[in-house]
Amino acid sequence: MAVSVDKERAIHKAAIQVISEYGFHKAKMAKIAEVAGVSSGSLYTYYSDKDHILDRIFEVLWRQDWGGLVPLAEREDLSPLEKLEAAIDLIFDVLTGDRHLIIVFANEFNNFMKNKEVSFSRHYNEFLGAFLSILEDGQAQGVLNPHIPASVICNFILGGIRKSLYERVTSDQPNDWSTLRTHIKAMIRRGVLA
Amino acid sequence: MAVSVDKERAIHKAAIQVISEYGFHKAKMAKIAEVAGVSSGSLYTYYSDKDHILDRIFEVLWRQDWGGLVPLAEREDLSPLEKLEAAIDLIFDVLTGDRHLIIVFANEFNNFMKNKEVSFSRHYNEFLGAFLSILEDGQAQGVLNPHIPASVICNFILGGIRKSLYERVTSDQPNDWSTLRTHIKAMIRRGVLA
Amino acid sequence: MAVSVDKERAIHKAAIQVISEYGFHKAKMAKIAEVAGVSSGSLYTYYSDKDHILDRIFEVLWRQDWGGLVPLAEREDLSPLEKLEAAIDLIFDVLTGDRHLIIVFANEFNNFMKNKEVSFSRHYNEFLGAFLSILEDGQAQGVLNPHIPASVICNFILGGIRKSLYERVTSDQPNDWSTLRTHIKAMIRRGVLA
Amino acid sequence: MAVSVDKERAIHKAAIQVISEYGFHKAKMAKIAEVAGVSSGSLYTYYSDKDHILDRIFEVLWRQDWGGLVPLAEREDLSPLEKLEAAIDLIFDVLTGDRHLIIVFANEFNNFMKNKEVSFSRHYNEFLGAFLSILEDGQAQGVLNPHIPASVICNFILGGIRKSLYERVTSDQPNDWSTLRTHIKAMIRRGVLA
DNA sequence: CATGAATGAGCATTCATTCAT
DNA sequence: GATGAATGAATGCTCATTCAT
Repeated sequence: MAVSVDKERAIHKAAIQVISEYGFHKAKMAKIAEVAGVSSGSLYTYYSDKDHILDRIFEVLWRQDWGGLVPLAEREDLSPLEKLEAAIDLIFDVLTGDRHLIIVFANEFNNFMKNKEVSFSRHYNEFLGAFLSILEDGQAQGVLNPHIPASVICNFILGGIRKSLYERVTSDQPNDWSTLRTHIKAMIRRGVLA
Repeated sequence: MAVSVDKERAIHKAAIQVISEYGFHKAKMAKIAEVAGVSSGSLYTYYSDKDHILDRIFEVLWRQDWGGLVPLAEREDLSPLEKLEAAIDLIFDVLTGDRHLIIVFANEFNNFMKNKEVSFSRHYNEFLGAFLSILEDGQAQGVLNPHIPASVICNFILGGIRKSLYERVTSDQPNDWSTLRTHIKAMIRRGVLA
Repeated sequence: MAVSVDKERAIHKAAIQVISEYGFHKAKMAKIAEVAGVSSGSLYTYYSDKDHILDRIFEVLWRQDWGGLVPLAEREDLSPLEKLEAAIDLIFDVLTGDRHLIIVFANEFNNFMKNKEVSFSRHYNEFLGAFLSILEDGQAQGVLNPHIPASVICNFILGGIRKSLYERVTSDQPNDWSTLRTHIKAMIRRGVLA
Repeated sequence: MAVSVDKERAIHKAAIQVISEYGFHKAKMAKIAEVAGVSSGSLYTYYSDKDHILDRIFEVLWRQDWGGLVPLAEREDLSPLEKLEAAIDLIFDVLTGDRHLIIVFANEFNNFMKNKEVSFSRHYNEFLGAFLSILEDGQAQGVLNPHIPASVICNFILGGIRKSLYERVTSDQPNDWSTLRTHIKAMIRRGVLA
């Protein structure tokens, strides 16, 4: 029997859940295995080590889930503003689909990238490049503020969204993602002034 | 001899540096002690355990460094917009004074708050309360957009600033905090549209 | 289909090779299976466990390969000196036929015998008994030094040959077994004096 | 307090004992610690890992215990035969002083040298070089058989002694090392013929 | 109080063995 | 019988914490 895609997915999903709950370093391999419904030894059939599990989580995120930003940025039938809105939608759609993923992304991503080879650097950089190109196009076409560097805009937007989702998902309030998304888009476009 | 305030400060400072470099869980007590110039046993004269060190870092941050937001929010001689700007300045002033602190705050704070009793909850909540009251005042006075919940605005601003500072400090570009601050204030006020 | 003798032999041969390369404890069952061209599960069709594989290697060695010493020792048409020479030839012929076997025998045999039931004890003891009887006959007939216990002579000869073969096979020099055998026989008979 | 030489010795001694009993791979660190009367963590204060313990055992053996062969070989007041006899005495004196060491040396040395960096290669090679120079001097002076390569003589002698000691120490007979030594010297000089 | 060697609980990882297919 | 994915017991090693000096 070939390796089971189901089992690989079960581990992937279980790891996101367990890591979101305990944090990466306190997440025990045995617990991930238990939640995934496999033996701890089986983790190593699908992943070389603990780091590899988290690496794969982010690789799927950046390559598969958010990889769509690259073709989006290249579309010629959309205006920069439409692309920016679509980019925000893409970020929201992916993260709001899995509350555990929001937590893992918010808490572990920066630390994990540090001092380490990761498999998804290319996809991560392509994502940022696509986002920046959208912003720069908007500035070139006069619809976005040209006085603020695109990278500054990018970081502020991404950081704002990340924390907004994280605080919402870890709070007790109902997750009305649709309304939150509307509010955030409004802030991004027009700021907080009345 | 009484416990040495100098030694306590040396540990505090060393811990911020070491944790910023390795992340909390990979930061070894022995390394913190080495950087602080004390023995590892001495750490336990000033701190009960490893968690306590990080707890203190955040306690100082929220109570001492950012505690100033509470009286600021209560001042009657400033308009809500002036207070908002002053709040942003406060956040910037504290974090840009220590590049290691930016990294520790960005990478460890959320994880550390989770599933744990922390000594600074009151100060943390007071800070948020003060920030929210400024925003709500602004909305009541018609200078801030009243359609977006103040908590949403708050999270977005804090998250945006946090990531902006983190990305800047971990990049190779020179840390021109003043210009970055100007750009961020502009985005917060008027958004990204031209 | 009955169990395949070919497969059993392939595993036997592969095990000798893999164990000679890595040592018994670092030789992985999966590696033995790979070299043998069978699945790791198939190893257990022919052997009950890992120990059993090595047990069989030595069992074949002592029973089948070196079992010939027993009838040799009983022959009445040969003098003790002729039998001793024939015994040395037997040891050489078996080991020099498989360089991997030399290494396995030299490195693993003693350890494997310890604290363990082995299937080849009888053959091992019969071999030693035969060797001793040859030596004792030689002493009784006045052709071998009667002042040294036969067991001491036996151990010295066997140890000397074993190390000589091992060092030769693990060195880079060409394995001129014939010349080595001549030298060793000379040393055994007359010692090292000129 | 500085690291304890006593503790280091206790671990060294305990390791020889435990490894002689179980073999290196089945010797558990916890067991070595227990026998040494220290915690398992303390092993790592004195040794970097399990391999290091065995490496040190052999390093002491070749450098400290058997290092004396090098100056011995260079002495000008002794004949080659006297040096050869002294060399045999040196080997005997060291090994017969610790029955566990005989077993560790006989069972683990070859395997340990394989595919590995060891700290004692220089001392090991110097020992062999000294032994060979003694033999070659003897051949040049006409007291040792010049037709057998010194390396062949060396291996045979060392292998013969090693196995003789091993079999004696693992048997139930009393360890009359003095008599065994006499017998072995006789065999080495004059062979087994009457 | 200061030190740093000693401790030992905790955990990632390995790999011989099993068994469903 | 053959396969190789799954299993889980076993263990080397780490490092926060303690405490004798």
